[in-house]
Amino acid sequence: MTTVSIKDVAARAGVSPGTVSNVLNRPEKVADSTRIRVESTIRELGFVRHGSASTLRAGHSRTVGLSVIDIGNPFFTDVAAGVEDVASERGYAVILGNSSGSRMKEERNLLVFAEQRVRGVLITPSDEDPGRLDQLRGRGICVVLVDHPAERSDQCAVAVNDVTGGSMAVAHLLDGGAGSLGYVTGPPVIRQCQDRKRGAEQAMAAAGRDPRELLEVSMPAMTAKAGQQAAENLLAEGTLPDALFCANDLLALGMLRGLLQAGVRVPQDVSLIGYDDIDFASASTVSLTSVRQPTYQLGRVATELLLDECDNPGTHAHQQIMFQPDLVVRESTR
Amino acid sequence: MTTVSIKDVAARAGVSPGTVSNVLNRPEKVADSTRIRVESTIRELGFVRHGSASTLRAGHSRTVGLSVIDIGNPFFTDVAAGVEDVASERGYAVILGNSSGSRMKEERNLLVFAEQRVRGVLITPSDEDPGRLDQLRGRGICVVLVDHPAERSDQCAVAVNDVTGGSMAVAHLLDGGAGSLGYVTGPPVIRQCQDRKRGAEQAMAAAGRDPRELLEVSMPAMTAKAGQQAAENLLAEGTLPDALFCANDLLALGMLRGLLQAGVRVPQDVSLIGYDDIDFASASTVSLTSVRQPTYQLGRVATELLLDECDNPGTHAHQQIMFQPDLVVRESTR
DNA sequence: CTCCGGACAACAAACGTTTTAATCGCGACG
DNA sequence: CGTCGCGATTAAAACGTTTGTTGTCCGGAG
Repeated sequence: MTTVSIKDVAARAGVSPGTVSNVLNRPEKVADSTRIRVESTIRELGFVRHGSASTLRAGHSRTVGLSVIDIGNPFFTDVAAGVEDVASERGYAVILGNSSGSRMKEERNLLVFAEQRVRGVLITPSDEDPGRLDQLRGRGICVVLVDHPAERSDQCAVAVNDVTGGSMAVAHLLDGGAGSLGYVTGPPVIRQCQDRKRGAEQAMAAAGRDPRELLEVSMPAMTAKAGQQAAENLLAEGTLPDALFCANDLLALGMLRGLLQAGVRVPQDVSLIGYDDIDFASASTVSLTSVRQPTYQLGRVATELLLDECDNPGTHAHQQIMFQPDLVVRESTR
Repeated sequence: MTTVSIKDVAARAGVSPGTVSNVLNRPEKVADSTRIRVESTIRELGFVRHGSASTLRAGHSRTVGLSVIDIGNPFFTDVAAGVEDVASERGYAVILGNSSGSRMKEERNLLVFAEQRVRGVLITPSDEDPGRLDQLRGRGICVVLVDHPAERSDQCAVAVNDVTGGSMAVAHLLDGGAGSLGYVTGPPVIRQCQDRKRGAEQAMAAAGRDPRELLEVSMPAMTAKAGQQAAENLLAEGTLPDALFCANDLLALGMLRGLLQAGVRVPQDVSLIGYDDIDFASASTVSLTSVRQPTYQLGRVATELLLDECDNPGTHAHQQIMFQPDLVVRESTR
């Protein structure tokens, strides 16, 4: 019940509290003999450092915050895996915040991060509002954008070129002889959705087609459920195009389910392409053509940049890294 | 850069720091007029409470730790969603720890929780060692087991009956006329794997079959990749049974992919059943028969129990809740 | 024998909050 | 008119670390 503090350890080991602290934080400062004695006392008493006290006094913690749009999306769990691996290699813990695409939840998560005085924040912003992030920076919290290009040059960001990706997807559909084209997407405030659309339009223009022919179907969420709903809507309206580009794989998988249930054949009747190449894309009823991103790397690199910025604020050079996506062709497209 | 503290707010609002603290924590104790004045000063100065200082002084934080076995498994993201919803309703933040099935990582996560002085811990233990948990309790940290039955009556636990589930699965396979049966599972230390196996054996016995006929294929992980590997192993050995029960859906989806790639037809050549009924189970190549669990509820209820125990340590009555699973029949079984 | 420097360790002052006990006004009551 | 009671506020003492400063002890150089 009574928690054992650094003082108890000090008393038991016959040293001062400061020395115990040194053993914990700068072991090289203390003589081997005392260090060993203190370390064994720590184990004996089962002491664990009070992180809050430490944070309070030191002025910063050993945690970083990670805010993602949808932790239910395997894309983000892969990113999170990369983040966690690097963070724990360097002795940091990760506090995960899921915004579920809601701006309010995102803000609440950022508030929690600020209260916890995290060392830095990794965020895939759910909309375009740099204000909140500047506010964090004003508090001395480093921020790195994940899966989002930098808005300015005084910040780090790691992204994948979504315009290229969208362009690859639609070029592939056009190669397959698609006549009418549809783009199934999430909320327009999500940058990824916009960029992939822009890429899609560029590919149409490049093929001599009018970009305005692209039928846009916008759903409130980017989940499998929403994708299935989109299928039902298209079928009910009778506006189903020859080929569909979905803004992520979850939408595509839901769309696939919806189409097959209605007896629409993929790819014979409709070509379908997703985005992210999540694990399940290759396991679906009709395996899904998709645009692959270096997801795990995204998390790793972003975290490396963040911790470099935290640990060497003087010498740190901000970087904007842009990866390129890959097209993975499978059964769902002609 | 310079962070604004409760003192700055107090000075600006012309009150004492204690009053600001009261506005924050027990607004009813302070007169309306001053409360409003302080609140507006807080907004004006952009003050955010220093969580560490607060935790240090108050002796406990407003966070709970959640330790899961594999955050890449949709089963656990669903659980986490339930946890997060309840926690944030009650003003708690969730620190997520992913053990990846590694005991070492689990221990490191629990250490982080202890250092952060979380109010409580929700854990799906990756093996059977109550020792570590008692250690946490000894530190005044409440612990609730998630997806794991209680070992003793002085603790809360929320689980789903895995013996019943395993039994349902195998009974269904036997109903379908299965001759030889296989059980594809993860590391034997995982309780869920053991219990589902026990259920499977009971179902065989109940059908007048010798439980020892059940071919056990144990993989080091419960992922799609491991499932595919298991398929390759079975095919290479030429020991493929009539029907396969996989300990979770990820294994089953990987197995499905491996079988189809080798030209084995499901369910004509082999019946396949998974466990968890994750979203993707119904979207796979051959939609997957599975055993459904009330996943999101699991997270919700566990968190409610935990927070009840934290907030009313006196009156709290420990509960062991056991949900029942459901069989969901789809295309992958005869 | 003194003096100097290096290596360790002790001391004490923070860090920003919460909380208990004490204080202050002020109207009501005897 | 003194005092009591009550609500609202303040003052001050923690909470467990970290860290810059001060101190002590030692061996070796002068």
